Amino acid sequence: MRRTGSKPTIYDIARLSGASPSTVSAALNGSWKDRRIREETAQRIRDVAAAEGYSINMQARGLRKARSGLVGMILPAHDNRFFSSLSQHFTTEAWRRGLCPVIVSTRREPQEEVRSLESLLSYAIDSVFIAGATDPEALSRICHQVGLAHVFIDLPSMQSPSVVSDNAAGAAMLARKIIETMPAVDDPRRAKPYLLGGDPRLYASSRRIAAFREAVTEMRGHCDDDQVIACGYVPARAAEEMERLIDRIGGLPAGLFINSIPAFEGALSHLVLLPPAAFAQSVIGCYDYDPFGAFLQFPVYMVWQDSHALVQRAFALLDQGAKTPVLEMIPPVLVPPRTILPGTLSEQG
Amino acid sequence: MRRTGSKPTIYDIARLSGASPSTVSAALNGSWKDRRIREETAQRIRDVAAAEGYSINMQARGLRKARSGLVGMILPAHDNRFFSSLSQHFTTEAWRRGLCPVIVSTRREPQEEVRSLESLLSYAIDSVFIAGATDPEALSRICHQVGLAHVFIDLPSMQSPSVVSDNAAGAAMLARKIIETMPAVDDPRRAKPYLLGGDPRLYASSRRIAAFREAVTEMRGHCDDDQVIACGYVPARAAEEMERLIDRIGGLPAGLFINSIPAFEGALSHLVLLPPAAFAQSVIGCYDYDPFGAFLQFPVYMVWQDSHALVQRAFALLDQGAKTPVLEMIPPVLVPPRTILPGTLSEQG
DNA sequence: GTCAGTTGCTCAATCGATGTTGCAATCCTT
DNA sequence: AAGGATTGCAACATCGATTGAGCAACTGAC
Repeated sequence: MRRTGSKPTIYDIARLSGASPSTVSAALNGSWKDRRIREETAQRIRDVAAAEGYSINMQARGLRKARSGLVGMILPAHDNRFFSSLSQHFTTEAWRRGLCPVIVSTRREPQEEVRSLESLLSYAIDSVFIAGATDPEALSRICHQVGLAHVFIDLPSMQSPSVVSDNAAGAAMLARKIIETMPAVDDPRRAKPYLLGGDPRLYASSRRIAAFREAVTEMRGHCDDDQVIACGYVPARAAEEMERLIDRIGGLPAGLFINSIPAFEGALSHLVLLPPAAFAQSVIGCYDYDPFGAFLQFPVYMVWQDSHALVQRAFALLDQGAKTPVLEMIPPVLVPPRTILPGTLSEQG
Repeated sequence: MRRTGSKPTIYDIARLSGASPSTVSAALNGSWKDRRIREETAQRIRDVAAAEGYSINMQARGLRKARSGLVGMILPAHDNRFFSSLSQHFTTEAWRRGLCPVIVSTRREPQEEVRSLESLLSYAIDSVFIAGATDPEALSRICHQVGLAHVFIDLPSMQSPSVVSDNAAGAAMLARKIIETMPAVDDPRRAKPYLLGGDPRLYASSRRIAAFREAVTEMRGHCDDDQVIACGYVPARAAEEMERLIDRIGGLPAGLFINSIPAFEGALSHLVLLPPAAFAQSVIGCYDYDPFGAFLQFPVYMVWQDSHALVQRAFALLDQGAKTPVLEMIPPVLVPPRTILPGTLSEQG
């Protein structure tokens, strides 16, 4: 008799159905046909299992089969519209394939990324999606060493299959739009567009920054170094730099390209202090979309990254068994101010 | 010799260090002192393990010990500021305790909730946090049956330890503030406050709706049934109902209490169509906080739920080994319009 | 010198599921 | 009717870590 309060095993089912554990296993995991178990026997076993509330022990199966049914995702943060949208799609897609999603966030700490990956390896994950990695090559190396199927999302690795949104194209669109729309301002310090936020050491930021510089140079003749304030992804830092910039140039610049939602949130905490009139002489754009962000007091151009497509393509790459480094680009979308982009709202509450 | 591309086991380390597998196990899992292994032996084994890049197989350990080191969280959605904030804190807190967080989202489908829980049980999770459950009692029953430690967050179960934010207090604050601040409007249809969104069958919504009704009755004498439009959590539904309401009463109501961020996102997709002047005769409040939401074209009162405290208290309840139903309340905070609440921005980008 | 007690380790069973091998019983085939 | 093929199932080793039991070797006591 099995202990109360603990789940029945195939041995319990075997005893109760008068079959052997291996027959029970076959009946329950679908391999009974190959193993020449009679239909009626299999059915009898399934009935007993259902009656007893049997459910498989994935640890035991995983140990035996060296596959866990777990699929990992590593990302910098959950509390971010872009990444939480990725994890939403990832979860849905994983369950659809009968896999159990395990998501860990690493706060953009390279050490935490490695620790998390090693933790996931301890659980024998079958594959891993690495989104927004700070140190992609280190993670890529580990995956190759242990032969783990993996895909990078958003921030690519040179050594591995990767799916990213087309940062250069998106940033170019946004920068051009800002520069075209920018009002003429007398003060030369404020007359030029500025970029705030992002980490130039990271792929995505560096592409966006380069595209910004290019667009500025092309449309305005040249781009000064002080126009790029790549102060990272921490909202508090962005707030400081926003304040410093406003102090330095005597108000809001005519054009402001904000690199990512967290930087925007940070900047916002300073922008809220300004009188509404301050925004009249300024065009703001943000690389990343937020439905509320699109509807602030002042108009904001936003760039939407197709997180659904990113996840889909990443799964597709894994399904194909891609191991060689490929870089897939997903085009982003420029969203005009005060626009609700269909399909970007929370799926549910 | 072990297969290349696969991780070394304690048997490999045993062979290489000239000790037995059981000694290796003891040396590596910390039990070597109890098992009277010499310090030097343990150290030698640890050195070999480090050199070989050994890391434990949690499936094997979990199978033997009947504990997995996994801790589950079930929530309706990732792409929601409140829930993604919960999962962020949950992840941090789980790792801090040496546990691996497994988060699944269920799209508010009772069947998916049960399926997810059973899936997690297959992986032998040690405990589970259930946030925003649609059918708490069904999940509670399963947990009790299999003896799984669990805590409900946000939506409580009558049968289990639960931590919720004080919905009644928060909704009362918000409703009162809206009613106090509401402008006088001639049209009687628009002169009263309305509540939009939420599912009256769910605990949180029902408490908020009750508190809204009470506040309205207390301050305005009575509350009509048409003032409560509990149309659920799907943005699209909220958008429809927003439009219908505006059509029905000839414009925005003087006071609008929006129940939850997804409903607000939905409503927003209709509000964006209105001219700015439409908001002059209206006060809007939302139960849930979003930094961008706080800074829209029009002023919005918001209610912030302390997701960090919710997670902390939930872990504390589990640590205490709480099994009997207790209901802990965490007070929410009323946030005035155009306010950045410290500590609510993304932790990181 | 003998015996009890301690130290330091190894042996072997175990967790639950899988899958290869093997073994009766039945079914054809000629 | 004898031999081989097929059917239907059970036995057993296995995955990797844990842990109770056990066994030498050494220590100290008398």
